[in-house]
Amino acid sequence: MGTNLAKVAAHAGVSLATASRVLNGGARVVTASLRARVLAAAEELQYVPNAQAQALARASNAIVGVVVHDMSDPYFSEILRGIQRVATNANRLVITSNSYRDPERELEYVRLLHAHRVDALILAGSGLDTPAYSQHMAQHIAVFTNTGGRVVLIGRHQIPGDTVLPDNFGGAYQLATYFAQLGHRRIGVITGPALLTTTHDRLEGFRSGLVATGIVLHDRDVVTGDFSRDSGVAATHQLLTQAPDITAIFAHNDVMAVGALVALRQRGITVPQQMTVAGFDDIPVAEDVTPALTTVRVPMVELGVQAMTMALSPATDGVRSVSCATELVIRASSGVVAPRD
Amino acid sequence: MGTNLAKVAAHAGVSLATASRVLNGGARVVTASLRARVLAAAEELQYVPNAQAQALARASNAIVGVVVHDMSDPYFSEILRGIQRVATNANRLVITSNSYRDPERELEYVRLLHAHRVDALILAGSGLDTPAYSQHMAQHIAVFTNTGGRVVLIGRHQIPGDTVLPDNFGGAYQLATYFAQLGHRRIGVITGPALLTTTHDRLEGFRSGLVATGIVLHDRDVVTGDFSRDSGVAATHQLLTQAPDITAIFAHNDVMAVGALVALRQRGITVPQQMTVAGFDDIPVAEDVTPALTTVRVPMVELGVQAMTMALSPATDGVRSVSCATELVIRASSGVVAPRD
DNA sequence: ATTTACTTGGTAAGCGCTTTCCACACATAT
DNA sequence: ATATGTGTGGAAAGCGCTTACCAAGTAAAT
Repeated sequence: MGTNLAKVAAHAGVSLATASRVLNGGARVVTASLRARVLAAAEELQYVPNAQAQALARASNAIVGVVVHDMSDPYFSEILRGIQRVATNANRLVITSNSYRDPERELEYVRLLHAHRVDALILAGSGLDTPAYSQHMAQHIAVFTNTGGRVVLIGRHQIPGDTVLPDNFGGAYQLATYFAQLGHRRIGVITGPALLTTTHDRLEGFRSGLVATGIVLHDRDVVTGDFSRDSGVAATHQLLTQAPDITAIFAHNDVMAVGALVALRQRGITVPQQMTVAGFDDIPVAEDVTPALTTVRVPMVELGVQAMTMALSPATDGVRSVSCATELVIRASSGVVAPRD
Repeated sequence: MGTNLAKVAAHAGVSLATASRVLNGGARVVTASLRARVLAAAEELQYVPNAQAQALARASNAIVGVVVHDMSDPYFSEILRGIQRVATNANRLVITSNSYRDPERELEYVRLLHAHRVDALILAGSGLDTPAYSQHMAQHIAVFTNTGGRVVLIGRHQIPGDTVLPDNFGGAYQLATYFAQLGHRRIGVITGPALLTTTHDRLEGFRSGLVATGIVLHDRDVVTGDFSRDSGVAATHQLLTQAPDITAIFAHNDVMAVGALVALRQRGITVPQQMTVAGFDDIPVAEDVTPALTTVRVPMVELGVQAMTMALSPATDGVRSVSCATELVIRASSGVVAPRD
């Protein structure tokens, strides 16, 4: 049924080798007349090469595998945009899979992608920080690397490999300084999932920033979310209940910050007059919500670009690491602390 | 370097065939002792099967290709979420690519995906409606289908194949009726790109709805956008300039509607008091912007689920088509027409 | 005219796997 | 005792392609 190279060759009256050389082998020269015959035959038979077979014969297949937490999440979809941009230019196909932060599933995908012999693997979305998981993953990664695979991590610390990571600590630190400067003393924090390195860094950066100005972050002012909008809503209500005297809220990502705005609106608390709110990432809608969200910009597209670029560059001896600066973006959702009633 | 089946077989002291049967062939039974030996060898050698080779030998490879306009766009990322959900359950890998609505690029990807012998192809995002393009694409699709490939289109009309499409016409019609009922007589429309079937359907549905209540849609009240937030902003300004007496705006998708809200805020026009705004799709943020957006809900995840389900089901004789109902969602951005000053 | 050196097309050996036969052993039936 | 069947392992033929390697033809050099 399917046309293959052999049929094209036969149709053109040349050998398999010649047909292959005309259609793919860039190196060898083929006489113009034969070349034309092959091209014509391929055209006529509507030949589409079998990339699987090519990959098998060559041992390299121009596919890069990417595992993200959830590509519907704007954070990851921006990263993917960066990855795709570079991939397209380099004529690489990208296989994307969502781990939904399930370690099992993530391992499964890495295995599957490895099975498909992707040239490189990009793991985005900080991984769980448990030793058991990290070790297991590191082991998988190792066998992949040993067979010539390239691996790039975005925002991971625990797994060896080339890394590109945003300065979560610094950004959170900056935000803390800014909050302190506005006069806030009691601040609520909505974190990401407990075991993520991202959560850890954003929390510690913020805490350090506060400490530097003599403010302590109380445990009861910190609640855990899961980076989703709904968890932002829930966490805000919880915060307002257990720590009613906070004057500002820092959500570990913009999506949850949007949830916080929703919750505050439900309670009739005005932003920024009665409550300051800030997020993290600077996703596209951050400036379109009301009030526009103060946040820490993470160059998400750039993260993806850097990662893909590293993934395509040949392996180096040591482990490379690229850091991407983050930047405080002040918008309407933050303001000086409200005078006590 | 890489461990392959041959090495595993040798290590276990069995033949290639036996090793293959233990690790993959579900049909044949292998004695427990041999089976154990093979499994142990595979484990020890950290064997990861080569999916390319398997696909070549079998002729089916558990990969589905998807071409969307831009997966950063919430509309498509929701569709992808639905696709992924089904794919994961069916143990299929998904290769996603962005066409950015460039016909050339789209054709290129279809070809590439075909080359990789994906089992099925899902084309999401309505295609350009030019005959030349449609014909070219249809031809590509045909050779893919002839070699056993499955094709599912989401929201396309011009290309033959199984289709799942949202009721764009009906939703827009409903919205028009609602607008008329609120008392709006002069309405501005921000459309999607001119040649898309989606744009056509949403525009005609809306127009029909208005006509049914005796309202005509003037050409100068219709401006073209490109589904992006910024084009929504620009189009709104243009609309306000060339048709200052409109009392409502219908943007062809929520993203542009958000842009409209931004533009109106810039001009100090209140929504919904001075201007009613509605979008289309009901993307997640629609209810989080201020005011919450009135829109027509498109079951995006469902679209993806249906498409993937069709893609995985065996081909049928004729062309199947699934229609997904859309639903008017009334929120705060729409209201009765403002009294004239 | 003969040797040397390129060109350029073809032959065939894989790439890593699946799967059809085949062969063998053992159990059951005659 | 032979004939028949049944389960199980192995040999080998591909799947569609790339790419050494070889052979022949042609051009350049002696």
